[in-house]
Amino acid sequence: MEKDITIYDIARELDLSPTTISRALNDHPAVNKKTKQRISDAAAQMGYRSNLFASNLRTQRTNTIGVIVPRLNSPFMSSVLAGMEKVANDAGYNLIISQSLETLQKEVANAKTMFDSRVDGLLVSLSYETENIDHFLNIINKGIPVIFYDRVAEHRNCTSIVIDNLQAAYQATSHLIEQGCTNIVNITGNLKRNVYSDRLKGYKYALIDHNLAYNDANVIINNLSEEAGEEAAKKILKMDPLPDGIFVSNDTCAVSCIKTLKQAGVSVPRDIAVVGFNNDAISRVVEPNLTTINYPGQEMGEVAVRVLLLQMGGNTERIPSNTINLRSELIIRDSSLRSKISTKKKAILI
Amino acid sequence: MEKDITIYDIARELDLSPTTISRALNDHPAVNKKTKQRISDAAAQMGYRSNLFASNLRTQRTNTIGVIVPRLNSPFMSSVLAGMEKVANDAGYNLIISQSLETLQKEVANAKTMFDSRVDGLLVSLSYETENIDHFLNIINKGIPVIFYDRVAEHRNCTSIVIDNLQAAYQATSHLIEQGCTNIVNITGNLKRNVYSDRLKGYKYALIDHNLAYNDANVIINNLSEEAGEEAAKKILKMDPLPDGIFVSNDTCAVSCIKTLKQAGVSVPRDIAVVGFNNDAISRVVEPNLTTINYPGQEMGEVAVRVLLLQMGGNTERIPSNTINLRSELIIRDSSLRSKISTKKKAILI
DNA sequence: TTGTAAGCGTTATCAG
DNA sequence: CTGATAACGCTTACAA
Repeated sequence: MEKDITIYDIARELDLSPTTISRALNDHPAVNKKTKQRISDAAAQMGYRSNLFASNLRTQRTNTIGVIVPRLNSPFMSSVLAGMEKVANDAGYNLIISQSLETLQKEVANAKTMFDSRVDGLLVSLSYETENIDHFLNIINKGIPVIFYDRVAEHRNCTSIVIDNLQAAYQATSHLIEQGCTNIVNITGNLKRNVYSDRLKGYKYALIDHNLAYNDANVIINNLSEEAGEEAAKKILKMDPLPDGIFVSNDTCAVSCIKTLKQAGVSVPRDIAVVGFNNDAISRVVEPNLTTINYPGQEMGEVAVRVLLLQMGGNTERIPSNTINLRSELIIRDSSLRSKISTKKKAILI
Repeated sequence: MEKDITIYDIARELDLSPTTISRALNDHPAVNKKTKQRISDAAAQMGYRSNLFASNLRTQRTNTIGVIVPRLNSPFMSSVLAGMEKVANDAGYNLIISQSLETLQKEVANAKTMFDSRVDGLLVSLSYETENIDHFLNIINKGIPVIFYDRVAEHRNCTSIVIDNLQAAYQATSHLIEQGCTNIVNITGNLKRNVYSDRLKGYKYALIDHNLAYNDANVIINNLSEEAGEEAAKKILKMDPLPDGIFVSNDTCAVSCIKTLKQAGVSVPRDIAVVGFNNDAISRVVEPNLTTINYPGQEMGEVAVRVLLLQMGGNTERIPSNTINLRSELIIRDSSLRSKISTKKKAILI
């Protein structure tokens, strides 16, 4: 644990000034090429490493991007993070990641940490509990770019990155209707969050546009976990009449729901057709394979960092729109194909 | 973007010295309780935030833990990270996370970044390509604690956190043998990594101990991805005779393997029994449900950080053992239960 | 219990 | 092209 080499040590060694060393190491144009070479050689040989803190202290920048995420261990979020890390790392930025675990309390603490860590920019996806974004205001008001992704909030100075959840849900629900479903349940998450309330809207509008009645009793709100899917399925099994379609706001919950229904002797999609959301790996494994919305997580992460980098670069030409919409699409698999099944069924019956 | 408040500003405001402000904010005992209160009130009211860089520069500590991970978007790794973040955050540490994407080149770059960021401790799981840990030596030699987890390397000064991969694989393979399998294929990852070579050993020893021949031709080495599972299955389908059991080193690969086998008309477990590794969510969804090894990812992350904190705390009483073994266990599900199936089968045939 | 002053390692400014 | 000097904001001997 010997002492660190500083630019002073190099300066002494080469009989130059620390200033020149600093400039050379930062590839400043006003330094002789030969001296530059000598300096970088000496630095390497002496095992010099730049002290980021001194540098940060001086420059007031940190080369660090903060990320606040509801949970690290979700397939969707880990894709997002993978995309973020890739772009950030390529641009020479570090990522500080923290999770709110869906609580406001932790989210507030995380925001404070990010503030104190003086991140150059912040990426946030809100927790279930969050009611407002007061805890981000000091960051935003300092002029530090804050971008919300997936679970977003409105703020004049903040870009949001989302997919068109309403549209996606509308499409999913319409698909079920086209498959002949007339009594569709919607399982979704906390309506405080845009993603879930928008999906509920999409579901509702699709019903109305197809002249089907919307009914509050057909909406189940839970935390979309595996366990929640099981409970939801049990609730559904008690409904009379049984619904003939279910639109679930994520794949984890949809899959456990399907499992429970099957165990109870309900056939998917014949008795009940199911559509999920996210296109997690699990959706291609469950039987029948799950019809779902492809949500490009990795891309969302990449875009989020790219836009953040622009804004951190003092790019004052505002991104034209305050909201960036990524494309999503319905992927139709067997869990919703009633026409196909019933045709087959008929064929067999004959 | 006004100027930041510093302790000097507070000092001026309250007509005290910066020293006292600093001490008060750090809850130093030698400060009058009343002054402490006054100071912390003033700080809050003035919107003061501590400058971590100045503090880090002075104290030579960063309150930051670095994590290098092969990929962020794997179910296992995201569980590990969730565990790490939880413990680190509770202890007041930030997590800087970067991924090697299984390449040596990125891992080396990541190590350098962590070094330059002066992390107080480092958690590493090695990439596929890594041959040695030279790129971590400057960190280790500086006395910064480095802990390897899951995919580990040997170093006198570094603790490793693992499960007993050999034992787990031995158990998995023995289970297949007990189910009547006599011709078992092992699909595993790059043998440079302990996790995969140990699992191969466990497989081999189990065969030998049960008087079954070990055969190189029965070992498939790939990157354990979804696609790799499909290819492996195709390779297996060409084997003559067909094997009657497969032990796969992760669930993702095992599941896609099962899917491909089923599509080809092979019955699992009747024709071929399958065991996976990790106990990812997917293993509870595939049909038949996948027998697998429960690998406690979240716990591994928590333990890793806890041990790191001890070591960073200058806890010189070395952790007695240099390797920490977490418990893992075989979870038996239908994908490997041949005896049960054949019984059922018989019953039906009667 | 409080204060003075030096220094952590950089970089920006100004001067040569 | 190179150098002297003064910050950046905090902590810590040492002094009072």
